[in-house]
Amino acid sequence: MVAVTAPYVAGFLAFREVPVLVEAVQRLQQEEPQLQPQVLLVDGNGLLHPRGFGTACHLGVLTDLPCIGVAKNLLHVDGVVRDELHREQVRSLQRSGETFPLTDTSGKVLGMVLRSCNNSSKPLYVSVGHRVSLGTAVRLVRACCRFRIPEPIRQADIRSREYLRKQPCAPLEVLEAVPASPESSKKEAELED
DNA sequence: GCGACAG
DNA sequence: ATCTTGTCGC
Repeated sequence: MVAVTAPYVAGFLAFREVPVLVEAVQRLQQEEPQLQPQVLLVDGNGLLHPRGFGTACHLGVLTDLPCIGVAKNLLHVDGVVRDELHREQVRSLQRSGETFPLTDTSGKVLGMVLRSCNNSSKPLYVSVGHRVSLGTAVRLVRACCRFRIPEPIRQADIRSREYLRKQPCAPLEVLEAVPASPESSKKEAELED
């Protein structure tokens, strides 16, 4: 059982999810030494990030494992916007494996937009996390795609959701430990008046 | 000033 | 992310 308390805030995903991910990697290393990953596909971004250091970078540094950022949606980064030009470039990706780069205002490549399979026109946003080149990252992600979402991430999604389905409720003491949001505090105050 | 912005 | 009703295609 793990508990996540930090809220989701775009640009700060790592502060919410990395602690649990590090824990999972360490448990794998302790309990399954015969199954050591050579690279991690991270559900989120690496260098494609407002401060150039997304979840895949955090996890890579803390585990010293090669990490690849794989986002299903484009995070807002200065110089990288999903305007009409972006949508047009996405439409130009006709076949699985086709890509185009995402560049910041200075011309530096932050990541690649990848059409991961022929069936889906919605691309993936691949970026370097740690100890891997962008070219290798794109090739690996592409090679993992039976469907749009790379199989390791897809399986993690499916299996974690199945787990949550069987463990629907968090322990009461955990819920009580979570501070009330300003919004809910306001509602509670109104009720008590 | 407001909205947009990984999961 | 989550919820939800229906639809299209292999």
